[in-house]
Amino acid sequence: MKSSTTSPTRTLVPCDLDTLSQAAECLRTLAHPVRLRMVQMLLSGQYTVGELADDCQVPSNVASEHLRLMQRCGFFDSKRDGRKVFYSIAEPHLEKIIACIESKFFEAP
Amino acid sequence: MKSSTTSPTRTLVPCDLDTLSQAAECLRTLAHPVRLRMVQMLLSGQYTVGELADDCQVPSNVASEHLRLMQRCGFFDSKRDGRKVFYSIAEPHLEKIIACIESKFFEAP
DNA sequence: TTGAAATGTCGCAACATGACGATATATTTA
DNA sequence: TAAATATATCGTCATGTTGCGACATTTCAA
Repeated sequence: MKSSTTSPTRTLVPCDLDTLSQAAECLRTLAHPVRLRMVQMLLSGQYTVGELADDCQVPSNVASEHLRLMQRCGFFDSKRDGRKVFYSIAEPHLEKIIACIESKFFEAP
Repeated sequence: MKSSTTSPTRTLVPCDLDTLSQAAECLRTLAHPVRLRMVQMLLSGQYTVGELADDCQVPSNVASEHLRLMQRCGFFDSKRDGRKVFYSIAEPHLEKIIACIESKFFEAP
């Protein structure tokens, strides 16, 4: 029943719905312009909520909500220093994924 | 004002909101368990709507809608052969992106 | 201790998304 | 031509997401 007209370049990876849903959820978390920008920034060091908010041009409460989302799925860590809270990358795979995205969108063809 | 407490491992990539939004839109398109599975399958060859629908366990009209989304953002191509329509990968970057996702979700740590 | 600064949380309204049934279109076969 | 098969589209409804203002919390400094 399978239509292998062209030669497959890849073996078909086995998958269960749970794993696919987990992956989809992470991608959805990443799929927002402000959140993408936050990941880009944090890949170059740590920043406070205010700094991230300024760069992304959103109010700090909105930034805080985006940061919470990213933290909940394990992308970011945060540590408080006085009044300020510094966020940083917790998920090592983010670097490669962002590099893939940048190679498609942020570089000349 | 920038807090470079830790040494940056990366230069900060310049970005405009338009490009970020475009990237986010593509990620949103990818961020669905059924659509992820479709990409996985099509990376191993071409399949018809019915075959994709069966594998993903969704009705064919639902599969058709997902395929249309992926086609609209340039991920897939389609060609009709008789009554059947074969879909295939059109965006070459998909292979690397899916490989990144699989390395996080589909492989043992 | 009072107030200001930085961050976090809540409820709400606007909007987008996803799944479904019904229906439409294209193609082959009887 | 009529029926069957494969795919596509449409309207609708339930659900999820986003951004906002208001308010809460934590910390520092006057």
